[in-house]
Amino acid sequence: MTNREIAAVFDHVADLLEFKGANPFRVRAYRNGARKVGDYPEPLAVVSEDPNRQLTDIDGIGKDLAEKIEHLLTFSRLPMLEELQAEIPAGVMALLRVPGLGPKKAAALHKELQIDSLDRLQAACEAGEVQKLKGFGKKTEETILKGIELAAKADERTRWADADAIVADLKSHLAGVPGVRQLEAAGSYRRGKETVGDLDFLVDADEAAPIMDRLGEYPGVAETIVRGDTKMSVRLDTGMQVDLRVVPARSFGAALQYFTGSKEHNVEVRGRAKARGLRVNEWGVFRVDKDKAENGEDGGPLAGEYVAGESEADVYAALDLPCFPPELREARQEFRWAEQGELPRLIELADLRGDLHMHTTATDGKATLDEMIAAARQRGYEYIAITDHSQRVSMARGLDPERLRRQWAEIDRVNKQLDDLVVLKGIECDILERGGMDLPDDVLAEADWVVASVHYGQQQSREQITDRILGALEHPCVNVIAHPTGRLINRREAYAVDVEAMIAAAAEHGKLLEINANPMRLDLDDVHAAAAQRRGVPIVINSDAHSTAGLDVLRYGVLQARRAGLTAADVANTRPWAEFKELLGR
DNA sequence: GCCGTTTTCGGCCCGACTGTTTTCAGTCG
Repeated sequence: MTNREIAAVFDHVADLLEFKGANPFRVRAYRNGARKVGDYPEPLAVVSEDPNRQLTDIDGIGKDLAEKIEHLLTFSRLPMLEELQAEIPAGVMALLRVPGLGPKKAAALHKELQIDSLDRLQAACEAGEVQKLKGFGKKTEETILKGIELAAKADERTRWADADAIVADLKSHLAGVPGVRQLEAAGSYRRGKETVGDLDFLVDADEAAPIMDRLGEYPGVAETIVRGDTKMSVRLDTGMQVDLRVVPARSFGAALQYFTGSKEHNVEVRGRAKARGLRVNEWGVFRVDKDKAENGEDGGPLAGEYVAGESEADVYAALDLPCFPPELREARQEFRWAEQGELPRLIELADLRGDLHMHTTATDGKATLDEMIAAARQRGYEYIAITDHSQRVSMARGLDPERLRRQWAEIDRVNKQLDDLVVLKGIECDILERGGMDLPDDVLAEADWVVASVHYGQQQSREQITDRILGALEHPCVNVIAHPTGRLINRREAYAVDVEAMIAAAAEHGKLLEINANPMRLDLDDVHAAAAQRRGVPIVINSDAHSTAGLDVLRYGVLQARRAGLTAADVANTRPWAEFKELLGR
């Protein structure tokens, strides 16, 4: 089993245990274990087989989880999960997707009314049976009925680029409300996560009502879910939830830190605060009054001496921590890096000097060669590669050797007239279904830059598709594998390719791997890109542009690279042309 | 279930809001 498959098993166990009302810390241990396993940069099978290493060396993996991992690696199943599944029908777990229904209420519905599907839940609500249960009422019944509709589509997360457009629109709608000093979008959006579940807006103001009223007037708002003194949540027509939180200036940094998350990062932050006799919440960092705490006096969220809170940097500094870039706040490596003084200086968009994957009207691009070159110059690039499709991609009118050589002759001609940009003669050459490249070796040998990729036979077995890609990596003319797993976010799963084997082969043969910056792809993802970096495989961040505007997606790829902890040195196309040229080996 | 120059047992982050309550449980983030 892959790390991700093992992580999915642990997550599933956590869901089921939570439903059963198990010790919440035990549930957390499974969730935490799932995350650590899913993020781990090497296959656990490798760790397991290495006599010098222990699975329990991994943070968050103890004796019990280590045994379960061993079992999964050997048998690809976990009896404990099967027992839990036998105990709790899948339809009952589906109830948890209804907003407002948690494990306790779902369990009560199952126990008292034998409800085991969303359909039966709807029928019970409509018959007025639910409101008769203890702890339920008429209002709850109505909320559930409304929530059942949402449950179906509640799973879909919004791609970051789409969320970014909504954020921009909302920000301009909320701009200019009197009394608003600062306004920031926090949450997973700010962490640059590839998909975003909901949006969290944070406002620095003394009065909450004006900004809340303004949010309520946003044309895309379908309903207000909650509205209190400092917090408001609305649902947009699209189903996306938007949370608004209003705090005073002295709390803005603390609230920004808190609402940026991730949850796991914050658990760590607060745990560290506690060890120092401090308490961190969205209102600030406070020194805990020991006497009062021991007497069981709570005192509310503002109790104790205010230590920090105006800026995020102040909050972290109060805990002797650096102000982590939001992209790193996932409780992965960042605290260890901070302790060792090795927090990476993450790559920025301005570090990129070239773009090595783009198309023209010769195949399925919308702009001509000249237009793409002009657009690249306008963006100040030092070098680009023109990489149209090869002949196998017939739908895109892929290039055969003759048409390709004509294009290259044209590039030669154009290059002579350019003194501020180098245009590489490239090709996005298909890796054929049966293995091997889509163009003869003598043609590939004439290229400056060969991008290899899979477009057909994506459903092949793990072994088959891995062999194809490893074959391409062994080919002396291939420089890089483009969109290495083929996933399309929310649309298509990755191929079954063994990513670890691909990374190992790239390392062995001195090849590169792409972060495709198309917001639908972002492929490699953050975890795989970190794994590649760890093996010393250089990454290239490419636009895969099919138009001049398409060149501007690089920023999404940079965000993904930052989440992977990549520095400019890890990304090949940050190098000046003179250095990059060396890497071509031609 | 994990973890330890506060502990090998007893901790494990913290608060807002709602509905059904008459002091709080459940849910959410």
